[in-house]
Amino acid sequence: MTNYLDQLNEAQREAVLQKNGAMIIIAGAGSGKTRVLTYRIAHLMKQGVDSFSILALTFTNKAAREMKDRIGKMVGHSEAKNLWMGTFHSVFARILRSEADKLGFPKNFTIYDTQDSVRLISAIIKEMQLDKDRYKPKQVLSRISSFKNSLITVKAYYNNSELQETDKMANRPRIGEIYQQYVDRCFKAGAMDFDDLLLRTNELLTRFPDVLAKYQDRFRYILVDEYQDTNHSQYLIVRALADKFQNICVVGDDSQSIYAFRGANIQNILNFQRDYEDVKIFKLEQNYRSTSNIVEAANSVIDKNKTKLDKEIWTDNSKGEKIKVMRTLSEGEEGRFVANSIFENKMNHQLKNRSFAVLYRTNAQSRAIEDALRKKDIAYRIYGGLSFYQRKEIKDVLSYLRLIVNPNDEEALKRVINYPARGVGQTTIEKLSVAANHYKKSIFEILENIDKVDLKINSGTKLKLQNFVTMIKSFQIEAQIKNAFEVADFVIKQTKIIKELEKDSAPEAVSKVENVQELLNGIKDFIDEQNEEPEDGTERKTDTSLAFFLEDVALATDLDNEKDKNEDSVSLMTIHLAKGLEFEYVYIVGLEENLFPSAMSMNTRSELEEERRLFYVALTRAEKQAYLSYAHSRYRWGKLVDCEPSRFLEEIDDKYIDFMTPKVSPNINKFINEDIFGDVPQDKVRFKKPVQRAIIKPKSKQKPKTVPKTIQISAPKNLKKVSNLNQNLFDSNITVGNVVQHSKFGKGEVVSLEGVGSNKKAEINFDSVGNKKLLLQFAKLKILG
DNA sequence: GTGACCTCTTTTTTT
DNA sequence: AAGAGGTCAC
Repeated sequence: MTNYLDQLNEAQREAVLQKNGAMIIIAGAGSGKTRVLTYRIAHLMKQGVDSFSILALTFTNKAAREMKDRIGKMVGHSEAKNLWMGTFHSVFARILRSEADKLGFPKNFTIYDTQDSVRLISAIIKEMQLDKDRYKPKQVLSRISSFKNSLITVKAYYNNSELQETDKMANRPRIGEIYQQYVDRCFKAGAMDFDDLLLRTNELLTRFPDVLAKYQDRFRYILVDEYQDTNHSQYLIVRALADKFQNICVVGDDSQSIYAFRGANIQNILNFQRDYEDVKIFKLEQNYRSTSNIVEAANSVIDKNKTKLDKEIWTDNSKGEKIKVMRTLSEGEEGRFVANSIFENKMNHQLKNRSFAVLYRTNAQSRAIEDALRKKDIAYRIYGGLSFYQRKEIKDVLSYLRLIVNPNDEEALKRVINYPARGVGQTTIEKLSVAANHYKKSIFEILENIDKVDLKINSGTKLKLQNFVTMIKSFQIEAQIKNAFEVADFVIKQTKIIKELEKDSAPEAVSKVENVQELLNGIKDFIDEQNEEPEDGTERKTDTSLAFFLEDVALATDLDNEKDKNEDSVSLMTIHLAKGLEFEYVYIVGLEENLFPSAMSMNTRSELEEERRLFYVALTRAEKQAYLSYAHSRYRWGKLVDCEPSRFLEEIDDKYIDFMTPKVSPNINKFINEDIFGDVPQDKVRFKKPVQRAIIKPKSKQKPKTVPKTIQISAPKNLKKVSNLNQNLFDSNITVGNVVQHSKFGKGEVVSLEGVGSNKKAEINFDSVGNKKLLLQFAKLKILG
């Protein structure tokens, strides 16, 4: 590929050729941004820049992997492997591990996920005997998270009377104490949460000038993708690292900034030119992705935003079809519309399932779509939602593994100290926790010295605790000689977790056992991947340790768990997750006030503008055709709620839109006409507010509590995702009698099938291991015949 | 200390 | 609608 520069338009080529200095690439949707980044890095390497000295920070690990792969094809994989490429979180987790001792952390520190953090904060709130209705753990965490992302340490918090005043006004005067406790407990546990990975990196680079110098010297060329979604903490890391050579290239699109809720600061991209000297600006304004109808419609929407950089997105592509808007009576009907339309388009245009995506604002909306697709026998895959690794049975096993790597990991310990039940109850755990706080030790350290401290724990319980410690220590010894898979297998057998799960006669329990099996398979795969990496003679340490696996799990995103490339299914995901992706046909569902834009985001202009950018992102995912739909009523919180069309529908210039006439049965039509709209023609009526009928809402929730803006805490973290159904691949192609290939068990024949959707299981008679029941969504099966 | 049952809350988006 | 947490009896 020597002529790669010829494959670029002028603006793209200039951006690739600009070697040194600070530069910003404003890359409109579909403007070939990834290509520019890829070629730019490859070009740097061709000009002799050492691959070890290039750092590229991406938004997902998947993006990093793909880019690395493409660069590898241009300059050779062995060279491409040396590139530092990944998300902020994974790159700096790696660096923090090697420098951890400087910060007083163990090398094998644990990474707490959101659930761990919430549990810890709940525990602290309880211990402090605070009212948990006033101090809602998720809100408290969200507040602490925003402190961390703005680099406000506990000390800085106490030096900032304004922040304290804010919390006092919000009736939460003791936030500071909780924050302090939380930081202390994480430290004692040898744990960092997601925000710490960035905050502690900043600490490392500020407190240790020699460390900063080392990494400044190493990373001579820095590239940051999706710069519009960086938070202050990330911004400072980049600035510190780039300070010496100032070879910094940031890429982004302010119109696609959609992560303010987790601290992203759009000012980072808006102000980039002020941060560095002599900043070169490149604008990629030609859209190669979408029809001109879609591009112009999207432009007409985003024009309503006030804060944005000056740019003009245009395209040479043909006009294409207008955007189709569909109104339905219920979410069920909306789902059927989507499924039918996909079915028709597949037939009419000879398309694969993978040409379609259904995008929604909230994960809970997937349910109705799934039902409809399943009825039409259209294969789909859900991205996001409750991930595999967050399921209880999986987290329990992982907690044992975490304890092996880091026995001070308090959240892991509390999960499994009495699971499977071994007679250690809440009172005992509380006693231990009190002692741990008192002696400033971890619970595990207290357990190790249980004879030396007087805890008023009776001797029977004491014995049980000692046995637990002995067991964990024996696991640690195993871990020194065995690989991660063998250790996990050993742990599961020793703890009898499978037996415990089998005791439960509930139907879901069966899949739990299989999930644990599948986790084991996953670990096996992980090790295999690690081992096969140095295929071309590159020297690379094969780190198959548990710690490495656990880090991978903690930082994996939902898009990262990529299944078969050739998988042919319709993609279902939130709009957030869809950023950066493209599909020929895109269905954006649930365009209703209070849903999209979200009820939580209509209080301020900036929140509303972010929702609008989200809508812009959604629209610009479509290559050929976009469908928008909304329903008149929808179940929320188990109750039927009336809806009105989203304001965003009005914001698209009419000339880009085609209103579809709903195909509904006569009696439903009658209902629509008489009950809601009278006799007004349908297309004139679309934005008329529905007659106010008795809207059923719990009284206390009539409106989101209007907290004064100053004390607003950013959106609460979402811990409990609704459906644990239908997570991954739903494969409807397999039938009884098929011969299939499994990655672990080899060849086998399908004996029987049961269940539907994500619970669909196949009993397979394998040549190697005999009969096994596998969940289709996890078993990677190839149909051989 | 355990387990069955009941009540309450939850839905914005994610590394 | 469903999961988490609390309460109560054993």
